[in-house]
Amino acid sequence: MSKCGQCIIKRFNALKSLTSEELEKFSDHKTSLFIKKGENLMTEGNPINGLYCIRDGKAKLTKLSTNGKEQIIKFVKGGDILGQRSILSDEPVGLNTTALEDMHVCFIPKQDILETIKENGQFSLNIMKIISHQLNQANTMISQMAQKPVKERLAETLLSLEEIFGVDNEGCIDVVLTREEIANTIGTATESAIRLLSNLKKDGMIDLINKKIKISDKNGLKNMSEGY
Amino acid sequence: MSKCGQCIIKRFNALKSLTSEELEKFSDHKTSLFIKKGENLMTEGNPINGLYCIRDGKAKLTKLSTNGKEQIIKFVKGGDILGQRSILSDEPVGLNTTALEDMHVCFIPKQDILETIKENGQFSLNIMKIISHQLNQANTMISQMAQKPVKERLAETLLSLEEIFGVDNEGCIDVVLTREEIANTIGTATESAIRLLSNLKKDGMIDLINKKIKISDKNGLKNMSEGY
DNA sequence: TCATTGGTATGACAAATATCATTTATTTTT
DNA sequence: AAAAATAAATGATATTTGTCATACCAATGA
Repeated sequence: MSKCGQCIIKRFNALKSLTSEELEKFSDHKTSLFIKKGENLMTEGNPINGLYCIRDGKAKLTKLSTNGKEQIIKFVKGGDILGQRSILSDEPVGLNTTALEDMHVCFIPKQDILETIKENGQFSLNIMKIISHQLNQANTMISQMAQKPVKERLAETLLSLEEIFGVDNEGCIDVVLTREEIANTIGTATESAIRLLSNLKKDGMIDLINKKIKISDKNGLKNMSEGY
Repeated sequence: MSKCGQCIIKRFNALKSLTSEELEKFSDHKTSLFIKKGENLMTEGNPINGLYCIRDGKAKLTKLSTNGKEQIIKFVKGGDILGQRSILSDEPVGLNTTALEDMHVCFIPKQDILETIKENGQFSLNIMKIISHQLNQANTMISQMAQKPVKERLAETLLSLEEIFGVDNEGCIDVVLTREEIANTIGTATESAIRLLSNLKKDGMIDLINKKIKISDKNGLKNMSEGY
């Protein structure tokens, strides 16, 4: 199995502050997982005993609301780490993680993480930074969900999807989502999401190419996301 | 000025894991503040150079959305600490903190906090736990805002206000909020909040006594918050 | 005491969004 | 290739929610 020390991914996340001894320890104890599209890596309410580091692939983090609808809270991709919140607060997993495409993931046992947090102040701070940043994003999202109409939330979401996943060589947002998933991200009915996407296309803001979306008028979308 | 070592408040929050030397340091460097009802303790977008520990009083944490409306994200009270997220992520303050009644607050400089985080692993972990827990709550709130209709969000909010602030000797939720503030919590128009409160009263779920709200049918509200 | 102000309440109406029904495309299976 | 299943699209309609207008009430200060 490959070594954490060699892994490119670690340069982009909290693991970059680890010493070579710590990386050695992680390498020795880690396990590798392959998650097929549609499968769950973590499930809401379950306990967790380690940290996941995504090597490649994309996933949605969701919550099941009391009425049975799925709400997408966040998207993740290669380089992101998962499970830190749950490990630290010693609470069950809060969100389902479902692969949007095949994923390669590494698992590092909780014990190693907690030890390292106690010993390596910089690593500890990096983890805190990640969670703090996520909290800030979540607060912003609360405000947007509560205050913005669906059309603005859709515009906002498309822009942020492009931020997260980038574009492919045709300029399309590099992720494939169903209309239902888009609806579940912005918190609306699937039909409403479909209608609004059609409108955006008619207005020349976006193009729909195969299963992907291409933003053709970023400024227009930005204005729309702010209510103009 | 009083000593942190003697302060009752610290027993209830992350500061409880501090050594007596650390408390001594905090005491020496801390300053006390008095915030009048309606005044801001922290303002969105501003930098922050320390941690606030609420001795007594209540506050709302809000965000101004692009359309100019205020969204209440969270309520805080005596014992809660503020500013940790911003200090740790080294980002500006994310939320306005506005006093709902007169407050006494202590301020501890950033430097002391960061030093202590590096030296005291348990304190560090406690802070992480707080932020992790807040992140989990925020994610839940995103889902509720996105998926639940206004009526259910109102029921939910009333229950959670009672959880946070408890009840006074008449059984009323022990905080005074305007209808506008309630509306800004659940993300609706003030008139809608007023109407729904009137309905709840008519249905015998709540009582409106002076400026306060008394929950008279907690089970009913709970069912309503879940869509039954 | 009266007048002013800010918060609360309510009706009438408009706009946004959800739901249901149906059709058309697309993908998957046989 | 045909059939079946799933996803996307669209119309008609119902429901929810927001907006505007107005009235009412209670606290505050001249």
